[in-house]
Amino acid sequence: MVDDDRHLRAVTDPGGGQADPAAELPAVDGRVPGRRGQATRRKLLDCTKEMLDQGSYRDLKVVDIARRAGTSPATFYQYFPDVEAAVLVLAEEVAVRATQLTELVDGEWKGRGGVDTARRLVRGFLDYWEDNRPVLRVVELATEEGDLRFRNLRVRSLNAVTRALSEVVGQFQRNASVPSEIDPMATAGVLVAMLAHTAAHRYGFEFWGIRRDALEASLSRTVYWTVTGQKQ
Amino acid sequence: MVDDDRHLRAVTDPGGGQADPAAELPAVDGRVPGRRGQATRRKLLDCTKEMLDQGSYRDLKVVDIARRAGTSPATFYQYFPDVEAAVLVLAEEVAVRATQLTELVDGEWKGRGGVDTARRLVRGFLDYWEDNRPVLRVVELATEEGDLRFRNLRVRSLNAVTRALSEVVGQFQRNASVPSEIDPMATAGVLVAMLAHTAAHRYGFEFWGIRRDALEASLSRTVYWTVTGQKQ
Amino acid sequence: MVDDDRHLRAVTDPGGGQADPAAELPAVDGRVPGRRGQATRRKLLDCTKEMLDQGSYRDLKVVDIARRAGTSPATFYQYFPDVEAAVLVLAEEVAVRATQLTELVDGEWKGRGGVDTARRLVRGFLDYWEDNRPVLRVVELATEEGDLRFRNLRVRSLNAVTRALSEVVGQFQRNASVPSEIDPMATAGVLVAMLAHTAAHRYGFEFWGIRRDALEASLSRTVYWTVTGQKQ
Amino acid sequence: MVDDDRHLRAVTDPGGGQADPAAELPAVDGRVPGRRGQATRRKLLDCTKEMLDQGSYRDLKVVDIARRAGTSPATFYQYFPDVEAAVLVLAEEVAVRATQLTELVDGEWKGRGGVDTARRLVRGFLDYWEDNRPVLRVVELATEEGDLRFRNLRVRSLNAVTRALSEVVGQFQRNASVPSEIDPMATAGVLVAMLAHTAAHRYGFEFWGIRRDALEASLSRTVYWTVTGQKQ
DNA sequence: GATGAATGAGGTTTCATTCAT
DNA sequence: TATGAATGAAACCTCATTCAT
Repeated sequence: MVDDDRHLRAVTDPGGGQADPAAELPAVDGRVPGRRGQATRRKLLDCTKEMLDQGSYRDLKVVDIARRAGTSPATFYQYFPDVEAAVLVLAEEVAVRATQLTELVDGEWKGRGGVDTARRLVRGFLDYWEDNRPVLRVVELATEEGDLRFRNLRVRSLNAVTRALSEVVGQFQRNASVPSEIDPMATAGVLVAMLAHTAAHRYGFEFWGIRRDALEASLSRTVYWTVTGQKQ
Repeated sequence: MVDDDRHLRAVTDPGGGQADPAAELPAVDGRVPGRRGQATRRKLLDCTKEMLDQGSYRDLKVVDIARRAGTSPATFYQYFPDVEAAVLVLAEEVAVRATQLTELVDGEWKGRGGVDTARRLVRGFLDYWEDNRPVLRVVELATEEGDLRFRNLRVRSLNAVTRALSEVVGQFQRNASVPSEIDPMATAGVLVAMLAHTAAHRYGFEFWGIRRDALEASLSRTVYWTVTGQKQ
Repeated sequence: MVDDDRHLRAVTDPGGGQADPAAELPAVDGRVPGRRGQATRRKLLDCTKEMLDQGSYRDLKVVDIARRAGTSPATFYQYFPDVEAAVLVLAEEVAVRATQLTELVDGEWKGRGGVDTARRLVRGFLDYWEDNRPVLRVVELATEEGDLRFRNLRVRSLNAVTRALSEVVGQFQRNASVPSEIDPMATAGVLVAMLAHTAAHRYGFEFWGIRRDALEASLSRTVYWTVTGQKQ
Repeated sequence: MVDDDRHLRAVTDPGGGQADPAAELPAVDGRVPGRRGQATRRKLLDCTKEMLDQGSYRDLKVVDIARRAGTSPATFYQYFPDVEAAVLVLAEEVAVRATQLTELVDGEWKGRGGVDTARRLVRGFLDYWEDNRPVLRVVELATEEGDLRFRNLRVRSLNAVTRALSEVVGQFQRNASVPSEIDPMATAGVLVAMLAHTAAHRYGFEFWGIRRDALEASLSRTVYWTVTGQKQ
């Protein structure tokens, strides 16, 4: 199996949080902030992310974000109506990156190469989650809590990979490797669920003393076989 | 495949919510409540669960629980130090039931029977989640938020199934059906993750128009093969 | 002219603010407060009225009312959703008393007695306003600001006197003392407006050095003649 | 009765809002603004008036005025120390116009012409109020709230008409038409009160379904008789 | 002259929590 | 056992106001 890290970098690089392509967003009062304003906005977003990394979402207060960013709550409210809004922006950014996971599915799935492709997909997924853990945690959370904005975001962001994977399953189905009574989309969805959950709940595996290598191996094996219907 | 519902009943029966096995617990002031007190306590727990079912955990307030239970906040505090404590009790109850999932693993995995066993496991899992969704949602949530009490509870409750499944994988490994380099526990953990996540995020599949049947089929196939290493 | 004060007492006695007949009103959470709660509620209302007496309505803050009442803002919110609500209750009380102004119209309007009746009405009006000035001021204010609840209250409370007066005008119209082309209700409304405004803006007359006696005389003369169409 | 509109025009013409006679006033920093500055100042005033027309005075914020005027709060503060100051300027303008109401009193009050004069006065009053309602509303309001600057303004602006009217009453008193024990100023004040209140609280009459015609008729009749002491 | 941006200050609200009954 | 009432404490949120550009 070839360990090609370049792919992963491209996919998971958070871009440093500085060069923000979505900078032209309006503030709360409707006006588009200028240079300085954008910087402040970004700073607030970054601090939000940092705090998400440390404490719980439930306990994330405007005051704290503002304090950490070296400003006042009033300033925060100039850019976001509430904490949720700020987090939603972060989630949006993370969701955009998720779309790129799709590229990892666009490899060779037949023969020995398939095993590598599966492994790359698994790694990409785990890395992606690792890199965006704090934000993704909130997305899961809010989704579970029934917040539709987050739920939609989540569905949207995982939709692309799932469909791509489903596509591949479909090919192997036409190929007769995968039984015809199987629903490709259901299968793809199940695999993505597996990857997402495993990525999100690493601590469980740590509890059992399972290392990342073993995890990757198990995930890859299941992904590969489930997609192709073939023993590696 | 035999549709044996008795198994499911045994596993998912919530116990009616009335006959509380953990009834003899002391109240906050240290004394063991009498008959009437126990009823109040139970009522509060039930109402907590109901509210969990409807609103979000974040918005669950002592006042609301008390009001719904027809008592006052002060009464609540006679039995629980805070909302979390009450939820923890509920979670404990749910965790106890989870242990029974293990029984579903104790079937025949070889030959055609294995497919049925896999399917029963999948069903049992989905049903279990369905029946305890509100509480499980909070468990996931709090776990994600880093709450160790919930995390331990969660690990503990899924530990049994995972170990049982790992056991089976080990058998097939000795059997040479599953490659020796695979870590059985990692594999079992991954499968449980898949089941848990799929069960928890049903809305995603609904979004794609996937029915429970198809979902079960896909899950079963992957479980069966990953465990046994054999095409069905 | 007979100076019968008993009538006025009956009409304008604020009842001491303690024996509240409308005591069974629910608090914000829907429950009806008990003895102690009612007392607190009343205390808050009374303090609200006092503060209204001193400062401006615009600057009336929950904190201040609470402080003056010797409680905390939180307590205030247990009884009223906001300052306006409390004031509205006071206004309601004042409005109820206004209905009794009507009795003053039920006198003899013909002949010399009419002059006395007019004078009694004028006095009753001025006294009523004097006794309830702070609250009435807010009613006028809020009404002007377009607040419909206050406006309705105002209309409702002055409706009775106006109609009663209109009735009397109508009698003199049938009598041919008042020209037939005159609209009795319009006339009554105009007179009430005159009384209300004069009562409300006493400072203007003070500025001109006009004493209450002279004011009463002028008002009475206009009321008497406008109603009866006859020189006194 | 002659419907002479020219009189009304003269009285109620708001001056177009552009040709500001009080233009040479200094800004907050003490310097006299130039052409462009004056325009900004005027724009702010006009917007203030517009907002007064729509929302309540209580809710009038610097930010809102500035936004509506297409400028920033900072700019507002270059011309006015606070919202009240701007409103005071507007009130001043309205007060100036009020002085002209006096002209309406300078008509023939004897004989049949008196009825027309009364009617013209009434009309002028109602029109004046209608044209300046938003500002006058605030004047009443602030006056009621005890704001002395507004109160003085109000007294000052109605002082002229009242004195003029009092003058006329005095004439009829010397004439023996009006009883000698009547205080002419009190009488005039009461009439002005009646006119002001009626004009300000039109909604009350609308509630009773009374049309402007009937209103004018009733007011005129009362004014005429109270002033002259004679049946029309 | 104009204004983007920042923020101190202050009132509002909400709850968890306690206590006397 | 149960609970009416009260409240400290902590966020929230909004503005008037300022200042550097």
